[in-house]
Amino acid sequence: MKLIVVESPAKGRTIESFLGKDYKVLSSYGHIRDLPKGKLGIDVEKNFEPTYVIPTKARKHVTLLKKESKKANEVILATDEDREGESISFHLKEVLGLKNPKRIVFHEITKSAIEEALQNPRTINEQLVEAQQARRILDRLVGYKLSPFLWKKVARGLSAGRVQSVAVRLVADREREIEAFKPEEYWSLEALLHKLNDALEFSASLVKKDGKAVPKLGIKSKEESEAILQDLKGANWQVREVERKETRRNPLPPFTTSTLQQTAAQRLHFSAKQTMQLAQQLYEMGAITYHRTDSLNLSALAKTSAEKYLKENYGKEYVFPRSFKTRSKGAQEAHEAIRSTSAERTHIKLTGPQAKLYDLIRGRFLASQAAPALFDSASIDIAAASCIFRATGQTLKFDGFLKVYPMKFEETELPPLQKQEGLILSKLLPSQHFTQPPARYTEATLVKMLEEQGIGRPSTYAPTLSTIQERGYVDKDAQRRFHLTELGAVVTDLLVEHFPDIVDAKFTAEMEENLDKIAEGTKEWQPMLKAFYEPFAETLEKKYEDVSKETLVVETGEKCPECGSPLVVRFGRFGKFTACTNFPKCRYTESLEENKPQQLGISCPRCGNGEIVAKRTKRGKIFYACNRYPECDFALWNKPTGEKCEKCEALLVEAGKTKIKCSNKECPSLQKKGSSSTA
DNA sequence: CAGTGAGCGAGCTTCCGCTTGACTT
Repeated sequence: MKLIVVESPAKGRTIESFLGKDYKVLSSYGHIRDLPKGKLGIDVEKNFEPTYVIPTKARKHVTLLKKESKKANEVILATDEDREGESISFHLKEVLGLKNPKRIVFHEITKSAIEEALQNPRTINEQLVEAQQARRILDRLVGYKLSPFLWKKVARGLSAGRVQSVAVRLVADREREIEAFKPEEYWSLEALLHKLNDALEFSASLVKKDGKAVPKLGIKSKEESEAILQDLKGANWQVREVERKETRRNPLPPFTTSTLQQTAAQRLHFSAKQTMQLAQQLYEMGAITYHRTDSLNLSALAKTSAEKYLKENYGKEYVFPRSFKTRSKGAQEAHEAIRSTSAERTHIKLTGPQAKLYDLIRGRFLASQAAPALFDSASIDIAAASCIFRATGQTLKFDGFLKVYPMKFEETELPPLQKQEGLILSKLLPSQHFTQPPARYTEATLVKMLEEQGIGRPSTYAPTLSTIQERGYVDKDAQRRFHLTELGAVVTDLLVEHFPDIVDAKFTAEMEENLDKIAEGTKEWQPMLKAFYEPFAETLEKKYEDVSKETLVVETGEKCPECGSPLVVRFGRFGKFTACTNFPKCRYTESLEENKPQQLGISCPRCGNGEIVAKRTKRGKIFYACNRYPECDFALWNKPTGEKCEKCEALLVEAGKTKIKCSNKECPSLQKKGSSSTA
């Protein structure tokens, strides 16, 4: 028996189905060894020697792998073809005590690709393993050295890292751009026109004045706009230029993790986490290819199946085979792009959300091999006095890929127009506009930005978004846009001021360059780490001394009502609060207005004297409690409606968006339904 | 399911990237 080890069990099952009884395929479930969680695990004095442990989660997989590898007469390591995959193979070799394991790689999961890979085994690439190790150690050093600094200087439980700190910084920078933004006034001018004996009105907008182009912000005030209107009084309107041509719109490439997360957010309002969970389910069913990828490659088999499907269902004019080059920085391309495993729609029963995501993935895959959409476009220049107006029209001529992957576009029809033709003006429409501040990041746009900058990997985009929210650095509003919190601002300012290099996208870019050199063999990993760590450790030591918690204190100009000493705003574990400078003699504090518990106007059912207020836990979760705490400890998770249960008199609370239930768990009204569950 | 800061000191928090379950609410 020959044992093949891959990273993912779903992949293992597929491969096993291609091979005969001689082969057994097992999965490592990702990395099997890592630095210990509870301590640094790196001897910085001894050439950065790492200590590796088998995490508890990996233990049972390792046990099985050990058992089966002993039985096997050959072990073949088939982990992904990238830094991390090579490292997994290396650790498998070490842990399983393999002498000369065969190492194979393939980019697509087809019978022929696997057979070919088995014919061409190689050995483990030690340099690639070293590059991974350098990456791992660097991230550990940054994360496990900077986080404790934040615990000391700001608040316990905080974290910093090469990826998450840059993500927060992007939000912080945007927040400042928005704060600093000053809207600018500008005007546009539109003309509604029609032909002499034709009621069809069309609009044209001002593009030139006195032979010069009018840019977007070219008209700055109402006065300027009115001067143009004056100029146009009684003018003759005449067609000056007619340009008609066919334009094409090409389909987008198939999905990668990043573009799938972005598109599912835009079209389906899924969070990155939801998208990945659904994609995982589809992957395990065999409905789609692997969902953590930065590759745009499609297997030859996949391409021909898409071509065949398009031809048979829509006709040969809908077929347009293409390949796509991966543009993203630092892409490792161990997998294919994300696509449906079949061009035909799957027969597997899918849940609503699964089906929506699946249809999106399949549509985009088919579209990538489909013909461009064709439009009849027209651009008409119209002269009036010293102005040129332009009307543009577009009508769909051939839908092409839009058949399988609909996209929004505007259609505007223009009447047939001839050069020199005179036109009649129905109306001039000047309108005032203001420039808009840059848009806040959403999950989708932040992931896009991270990918463009080469920060993070497909497997970490969604977890990174969760981390920066869990730490309380950023918040999401009702439109799912990110806002920087006070804490996020304080931590980012601190890091940017004292560790500017590390919270910069360039840090990752440089790291990647160095890792590539290590992988090529033109650089050694220990000197690379030393070059980073020595100055870093020195700075860190200095900053522990220099940076005082007091730098975060802000004067208020007010006096303490109890002892008359000045009051200051401090930054504590739970955000900002006002405190007396005479501490610890005077312990006077007050909450800032923005943090004050919000009253709901409902009296406390337990003590009768208190009022119910909305509060936040340490983790930031909202709950509803009596304002006389700690004398009265009445509290609820769900928001009370203010009404009382008919049967037991307890408060009714909201349960989900529209449902209402009784807050008393023993209330008879709940007993029938059994325990209520939330989706 | 709060009540923040100082300092004492024990014991704790934390990274990124690879992969899926296994807990209850």
